[in-house]
Amino acid sequence: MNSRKEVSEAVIRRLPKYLRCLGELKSKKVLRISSKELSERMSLTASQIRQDLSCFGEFGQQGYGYNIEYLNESISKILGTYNGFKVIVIGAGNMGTAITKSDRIKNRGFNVVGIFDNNKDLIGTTIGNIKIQHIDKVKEFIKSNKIDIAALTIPKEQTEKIAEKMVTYGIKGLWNFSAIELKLPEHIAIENVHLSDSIMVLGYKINNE
Amino acid sequence: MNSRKEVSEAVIRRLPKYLRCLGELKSKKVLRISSKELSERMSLTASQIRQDLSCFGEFGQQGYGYNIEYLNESISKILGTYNGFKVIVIGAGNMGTAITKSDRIKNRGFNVVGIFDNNKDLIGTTIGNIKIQHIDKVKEFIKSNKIDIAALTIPKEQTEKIAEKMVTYGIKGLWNFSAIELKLPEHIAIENVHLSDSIMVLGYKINNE
DNA sequence: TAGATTGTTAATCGATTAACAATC
DNA sequence: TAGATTGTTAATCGATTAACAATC
Repeated sequence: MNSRKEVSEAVIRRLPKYLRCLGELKSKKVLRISSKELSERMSLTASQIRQDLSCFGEFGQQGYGYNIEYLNESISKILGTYNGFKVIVIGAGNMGTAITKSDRIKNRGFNVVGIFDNNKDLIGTTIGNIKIQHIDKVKEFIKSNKIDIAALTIPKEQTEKIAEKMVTYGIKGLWNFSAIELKLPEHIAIENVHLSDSIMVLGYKINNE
Repeated sequence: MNSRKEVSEAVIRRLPKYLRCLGELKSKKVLRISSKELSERMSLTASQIRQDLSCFGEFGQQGYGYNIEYLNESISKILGTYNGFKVIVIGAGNMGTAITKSDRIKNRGFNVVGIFDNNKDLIGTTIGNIKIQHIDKVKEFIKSNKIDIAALTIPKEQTEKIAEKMVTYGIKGLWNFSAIELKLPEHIAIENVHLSDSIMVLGYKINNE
């Protein structure tokens, strides 16, 4: 959509945080906010907020600030929450189940519409109201349902191979929960959630702060 | 331990990635590697690797490179994987279960030794071989078992209150899975895993790359 | 209109990259 | 010893912060 100058990763990763803050304000029926006020709530600088937002357009008004409803909508759009992205989960373990059941993810507009596993005992059982299907069915399912995203919650040994298959089946983005770096064609979006990396960073922080 | 100059967050977050790469090399029985080779494997610059490592000490040798075993050990230490950190999980849902069962996390030296919930139906049942206890027991448990880390996998409405309690009970670090920013005393280490933020970043990438 | 606050340009700060003397 | 490669200092690049004219 907006491909002005290439927005930095740091800016992108702040957008969901803005969204959370704006959501709170909205629920408190606050109508407008200045970059200054917002910066205090979020422990950022006002300058950074204005700079960040200006990557995507002009959302404020001099002398007034930002309309919360409008800014919330705008950032939501940028993050694709109105795209109706369809998600499948590969791997019906605890992580796959957690994602499938997550209201939070659903509320942000990412809809889990299929779950796949290779364990025959699980096939046909349901998570939420979604039936677990055999992984052999995934190719057909992706094509006929125009799936956008695959969440990979499978053992790391299998992840690379499955990821490559997903690409050939036409998936646009991979949400990877295995502790490996996927090397895939440029046009495939990848987002990693490396829990073991995360807890080690916590370990570092405990020792050093 | 090593509190030289204050190492930047970016450097810290690369450490687990180094560790993963070194682990692979180790399993391939490779004994040594130069920053150049390592940089190619990891899609970084050799300069950055040397700069990163130099924040923590001198691990290499001119003309030789880095001993993989030694570097692996050194980074592991920096990340606290030898500290025998004890972890409790608050919330025995799917996320809590996933963490508890994770071999990866255990292999990195973070030991889940207790799980707590407020759902009476769950009390006494086990995950792995750990009994779920009522949350009323958590204070006593933390003190008598010298727990370091609490993983918070509970609904976001309850997270702030529980987090504050954890602090008073003497927890050193919080691994927070709720989509809120915790404001706690400086000396408490916090690491957030915001899955909904993560999938929105993926949504952005799909639209823009 | 006067005050407030934006979007943007310029200045600063920090992180990454390049270069190289030290040394294994 | 000669070649390789480190750790570190200097240069560059990018991100954050400050300043301010534009304008609601």
